[in-house]
Amino acid sequence: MSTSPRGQEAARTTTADRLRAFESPCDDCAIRETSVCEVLDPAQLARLRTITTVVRLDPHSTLFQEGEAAEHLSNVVEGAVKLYKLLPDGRRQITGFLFPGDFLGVALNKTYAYSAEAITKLRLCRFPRQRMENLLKELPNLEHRLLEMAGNELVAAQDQMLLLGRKTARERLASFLLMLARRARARGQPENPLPLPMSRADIADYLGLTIETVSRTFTQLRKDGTIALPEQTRVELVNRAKLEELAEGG
Amino acid sequence: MSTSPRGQEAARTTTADRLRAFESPCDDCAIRETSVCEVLDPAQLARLRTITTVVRLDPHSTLFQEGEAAEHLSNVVEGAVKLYKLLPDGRRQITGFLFPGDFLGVALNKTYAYSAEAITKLRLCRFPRQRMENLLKELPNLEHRLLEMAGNELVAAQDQMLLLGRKTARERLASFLLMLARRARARGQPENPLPLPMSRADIADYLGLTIETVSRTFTQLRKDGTIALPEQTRVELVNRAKLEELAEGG
DNA sequence: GTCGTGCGTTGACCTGAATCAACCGGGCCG
DNA sequence: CGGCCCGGTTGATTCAGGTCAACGCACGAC
Repeated sequence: MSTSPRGQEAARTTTADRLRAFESPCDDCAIRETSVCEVLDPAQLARLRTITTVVRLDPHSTLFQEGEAAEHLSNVVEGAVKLYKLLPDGRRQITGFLFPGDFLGVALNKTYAYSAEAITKLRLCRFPRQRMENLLKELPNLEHRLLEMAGNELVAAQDQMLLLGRKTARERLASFLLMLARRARARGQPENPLPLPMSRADIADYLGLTIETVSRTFTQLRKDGTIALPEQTRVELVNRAKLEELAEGG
Repeated sequence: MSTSPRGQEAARTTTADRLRAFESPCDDCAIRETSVCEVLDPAQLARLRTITTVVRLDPHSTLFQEGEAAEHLSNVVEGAVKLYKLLPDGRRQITGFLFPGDFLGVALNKTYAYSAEAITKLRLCRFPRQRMENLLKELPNLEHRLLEMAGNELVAAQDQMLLLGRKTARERLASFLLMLARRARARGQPENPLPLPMSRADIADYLGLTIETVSRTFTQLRKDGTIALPEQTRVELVNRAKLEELAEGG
């Protein structure tokens, strides 16, 4: 809830970063096939690489804050990010979580509409926004891909509005777990048991609930036999049909 | 809340429609300067016009329903539209309202992610999705404009998540009125007193509240002297500073 | 080891908004 | 003209989830 200290300065780019980008070319990038990059041919990828900086960040470091001029766009390579908006009195709404392959900044706005913070250790490919926009003029397939990704984000945003406006706590948590599982599967990661890299507070602020309600609802689903919680940061989806039913308002 | 009867069949395109598109060319279109079309030069506009059908719909007619194959994209020329998602048990979340100049379907998805219904009498410019997508390949500035509009929609969606997840009823209503006023001004329409073309039920389903709570909150703001309600379908923003403060969580 | 700290859970109680119900007024139809 | 229907308002009551408070446990510092 409170402002987090910057674990690492996100804006600075060292020569070492640039070298790293050079050292580890996209060829053996784990997320190439699921990220923006998938539509680029080798020559185009090389073009993109010329404006790319690989950035590593520690957990809790702030990538940027709502309202700042949008200097960079990023592609998440490894780790998890949360995006959030704050009200002046500190109330917080997390508007999204990003995982490997997700793109940060499809909107291409001039200022950031939300703050972004690393949840885990992070590896990003970062692009200066202006240079990226110039590049888009030459690579229409890249622009097309961004539009496609923006469309997917819009669909997800509408689902989230339905969740926040009309679902009960149980339904919210069920929807959340299934969404995480679906996304883990999409990037070929273990989905059951499902890792929960974010804290209960993050889950609460994403679902429009309090920490206590999230905790109680986890307990309730566990007692139901719908899920199991071998550890705090891992859920086993025991009865997935039940979860699906709950998520759709059953 | 219940399924509305189709006031008029939306999918059928008559020769008269096509003629109308021809008769009333874009030159004297009131919304040309604020819609997608603003980026097109006359030759490009002519290209777009070849795939355009002007459609008129009655209030309450369904444009399409969530899950259907997305056959068309539309540009709202006149009137108001609501977009919504339903849960199987009938709970409804309105995800957006569209007014003249707004574009329906920036996401370019293959199936509609929500249902759309006319609130008032409606005039639309409608484009077959597939032909539009082909055209985008030739008109990169049009595609760029769509990406820009998608970005704006994403920002609005994130604001709405903050509203639904974290604001009180008063704050929601204040935010809603200011949003409508801002948009009315942006298209050069009267913003004070502000017309409310949608019903209390629509407002409730947009704000994640019940009809009763919306009504009570209107009354409360009226008794406060923050707004006045000369008619049910019109609000006067008496104390706009107070509204702004409320909307930001004051 | 033990102390402190941060995160999560649980319990008791409270409250903002939902629910249930009555009512009001305008428009439409017979 | 009267009756009815529909949208909106208002009142009484309920309840899901919030708030406040205690506690447990893992982990790191020393």
